[in-house]
Amino acid sequence: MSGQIPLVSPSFLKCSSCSLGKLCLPVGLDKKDMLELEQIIENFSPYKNDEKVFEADQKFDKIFAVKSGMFKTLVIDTQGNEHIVGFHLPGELFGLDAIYPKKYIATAMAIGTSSVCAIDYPELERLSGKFPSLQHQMFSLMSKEVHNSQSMMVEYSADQKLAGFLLSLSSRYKQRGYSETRMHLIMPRRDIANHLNMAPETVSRLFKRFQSDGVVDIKRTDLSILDMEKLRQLAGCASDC
Amino acid sequence: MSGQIPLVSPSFLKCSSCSLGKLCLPVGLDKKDMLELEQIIENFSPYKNDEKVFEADQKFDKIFAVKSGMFKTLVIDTQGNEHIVGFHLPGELFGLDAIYPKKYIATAMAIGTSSVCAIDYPELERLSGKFPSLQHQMFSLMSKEVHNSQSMMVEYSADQKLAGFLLSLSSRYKQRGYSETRMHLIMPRRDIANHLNMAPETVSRLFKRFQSDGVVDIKRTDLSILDMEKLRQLAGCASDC
DNA sequence: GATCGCGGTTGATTTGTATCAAGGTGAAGC
DNA sequence: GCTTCACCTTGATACAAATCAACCGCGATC
Repeated sequence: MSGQIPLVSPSFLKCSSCSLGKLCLPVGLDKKDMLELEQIIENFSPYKNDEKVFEADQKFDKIFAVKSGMFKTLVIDTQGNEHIVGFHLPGELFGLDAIYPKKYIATAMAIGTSSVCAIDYPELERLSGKFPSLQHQMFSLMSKEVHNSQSMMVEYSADQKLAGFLLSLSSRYKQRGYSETRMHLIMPRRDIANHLNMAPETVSRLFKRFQSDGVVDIKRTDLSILDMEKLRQLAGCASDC
Repeated sequence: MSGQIPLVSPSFLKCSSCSLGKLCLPVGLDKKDMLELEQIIENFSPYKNDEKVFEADQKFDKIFAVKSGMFKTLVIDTQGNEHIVGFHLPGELFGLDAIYPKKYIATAMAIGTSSVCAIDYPELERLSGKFPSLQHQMFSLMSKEVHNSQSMMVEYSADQKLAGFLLSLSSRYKQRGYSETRMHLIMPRRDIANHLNMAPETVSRLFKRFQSDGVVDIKRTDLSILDMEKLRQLAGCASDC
């Protein structure tokens, strides 16, 4: 398990009782509308580490909301290299990039034991037309997604990319009510490196340098941000300032 | 002028008579609904080269659809460096990343003489709830946007980035009814380089190499793609395959 | 408790791309 | 037609990060 995220419990299967309601799709829905939203949501049993939620090229029919744990989405290029497109935290949606092409572009996998809500997309469109606040939230979340991936393009040096990545995690955890300074990097270094287009060795060296500069404290998967301001400077503030 | 894009004419001010209807927001709307959409669209006179449509941090109220020419969106980091986030072709929307934060994240500028439709966002949300096909198109376009910016993150060598960029332009022009093999690179090399996080010198050298490898033919701003397959190989097919 | 194996770290070397510096080229203006 | 200037190209050098290689540490397995 991720260490930060509580295990999914049976009482946790409905939006109305889900602690992620403030971040996830149901923002602004009243009880009655939320019940209707719950009708189109399917709850799967938790995925094990590296288990696939969907694969690239598969027909698109559902979008997914992370309920607990963490998921990664990745694409495979013609040379067979994997590229991790994103890490997804509780309350975040993935599969949104599949709406336009009507098929999944990436493959989604669990990191550690993790669970999702599966939301039928045609039904979601229908309900969005019916509930303005649901539609608003969908536009907001997609806008955020656009913004996130664009801000990733802006950093170019390895320092900036890694610092930006840590800041992004930090602010996303903060939003979810977790500490913004202490977190668990449950994904392997290799995955962080891959996501940021760098070698695992570079990640390792940078972490060491950040540590000796007093910016962070890292022991295996445990990260503490000691100097948020310095980290922002390192990132060039492209990600979150 | 861009050379490829016809000048905006008075008869061109309405969605119903706009040649971009098949790509832009009104996809699937009937005549009557389109008239209602037109009510919330404002037509500005064309922008001159480098003229700003909006600036970062400005309050968000409108999204923009390119009518003719080309626009770029850019962010400025703490060190004062500009980063070009994207180039926008006719029928494409920009400003979508501002929905969530309720303020513009980037600054948008015209490249050459170019024109836009300005669409009042609160009204657009209202109409989207009313017209399912408009909502569907909004979701589609935003999905595409997410996909585009994510696929940019995937390429890492300079070859891949530049090849991917050319392929992206090619497929976008093709969709718009222009040639997919011959195009006008109206933006300066400096801007291409900036967008792809590389030095202008590198762009120049790569173009030269692509040319001597028989992949493209470039004379100043005129680009012909001679070997689409080789270009796709160079890109690693991350962008468009 | 010893062994295995994976993930992570550290060091040496190579490579791709940025940077620096100089020269070329074409469009706009006089 | 000549000048000018911005943009682009070309070459030499420097540097950041990848790669290659070895080693370490720790959990899993027997």
